[in-house]
Amino acid sequence: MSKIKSNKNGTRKDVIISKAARLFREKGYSASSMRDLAEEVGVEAASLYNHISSKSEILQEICFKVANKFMSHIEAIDNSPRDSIAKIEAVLRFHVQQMIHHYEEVYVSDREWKHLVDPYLSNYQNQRRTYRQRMAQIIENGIQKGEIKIIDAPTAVLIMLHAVSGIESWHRSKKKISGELLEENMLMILIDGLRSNK
Amino acid sequence: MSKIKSNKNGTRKDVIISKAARLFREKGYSASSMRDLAEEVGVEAASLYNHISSKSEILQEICFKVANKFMSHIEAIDNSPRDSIAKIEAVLRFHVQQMIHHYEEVYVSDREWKHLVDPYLSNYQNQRRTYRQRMAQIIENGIQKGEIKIIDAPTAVLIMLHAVSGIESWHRSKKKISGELLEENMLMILIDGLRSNK
DNA sequence: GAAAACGACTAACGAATGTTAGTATATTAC
DNA sequence: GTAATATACTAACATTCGTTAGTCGTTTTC
Repeated sequence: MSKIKSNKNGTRKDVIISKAARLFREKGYSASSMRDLAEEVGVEAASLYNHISSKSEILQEICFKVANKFMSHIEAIDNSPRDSIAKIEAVLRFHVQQMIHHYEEVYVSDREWKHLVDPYLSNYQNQRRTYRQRMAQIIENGIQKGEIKIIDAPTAVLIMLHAVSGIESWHRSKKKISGELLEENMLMILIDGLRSNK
Repeated sequence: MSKIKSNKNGTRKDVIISKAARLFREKGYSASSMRDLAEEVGVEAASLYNHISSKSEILQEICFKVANKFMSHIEAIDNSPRDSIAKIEAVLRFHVQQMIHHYEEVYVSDREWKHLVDPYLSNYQNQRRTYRQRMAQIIENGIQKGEIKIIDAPTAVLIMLHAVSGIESWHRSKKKISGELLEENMLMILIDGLRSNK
């Protein structure tokens, strides 16, 4: 069998991980076998192990690549000079765009991280918790400055993050509105729900 | 081994399904084995088959029990005399309450339905689509009457349904606010995001 | 052009999977 | 009390699982 094509998407390992993301998104991590993945890649199952060390490693790569990207983004936003609403808006726009353009990996990271094993599982959970606390803190600040209505900040975070993950349905939809329009609609509903009524 | 206790939760089959919902929620359908479930129930794996015909049947029971409940509820709400905002609010309150009080089953139905097999899979997907269209229609009506701001109704539905499913995180949270408070916060953010600004 | 590295293959492993068959015991119905 | 039903058990089945070992051709390196 010919070798894995690697001209476009980086290394052969990258190709495997990319195909795995698609597969895991579609069937879930546990229901996806290494033989399924091999077929997707166009190779025998055993050959995959020339590039990766285990099925679990693939999930780790996907999850932490996504987590790191989000973590460094929120840090940049939070350190920039904007008011709280604008920070939340920027964070949400990033979520929507990532969900639209890197759907498979972001989705897998969001839904399949439970199948990570320690110490990666604990590590991921910590990052996730930290990220949410950071968002909640931005909202708290906004409440104190009167920009944001008085609500439970963790609840607001929870709503916004899960709302964005609903873009999964948008991807599956037949007649979908454009990505830009989706982004504007999402932001309009979520941000207006936050803003203090005055 | 002693028989499955069935005094409290209905038939023995009900006990199995209830334990399965907890297990599927925690580990996912595919990663939960019949031997896992058997241990949870306190019985050997083969014994489960005196009460259910397959692993798949358990998932079917969970999914359709939940789907039917939501479907009949939205029908009742939609046929009642309220304005559109009040209808959406009633639907969302039901979602929040179900997610709080019947967490395991609602969660499993929402996240694991992909593992249903035809014809149940198609059936479930149809019900899901119908439900969302019904919600979207309520919102469309609200827009036409000026109660609701001009947004893409399917997007609004998608946001609200996924936002509610975020209650999963609330369940896992250590220091959680009360269920009533959670409900009020959710409604405040989501409904205010819908209402027309006038 | 020889040596080294890469990456595909076949074959097989032990473990785990959902499920069935057959049997024994406890509960229920008459 | 006896017959029938319900429900537990042990043992085993055919598959599928992730993964390893060993081999051989191809590509890269110098």
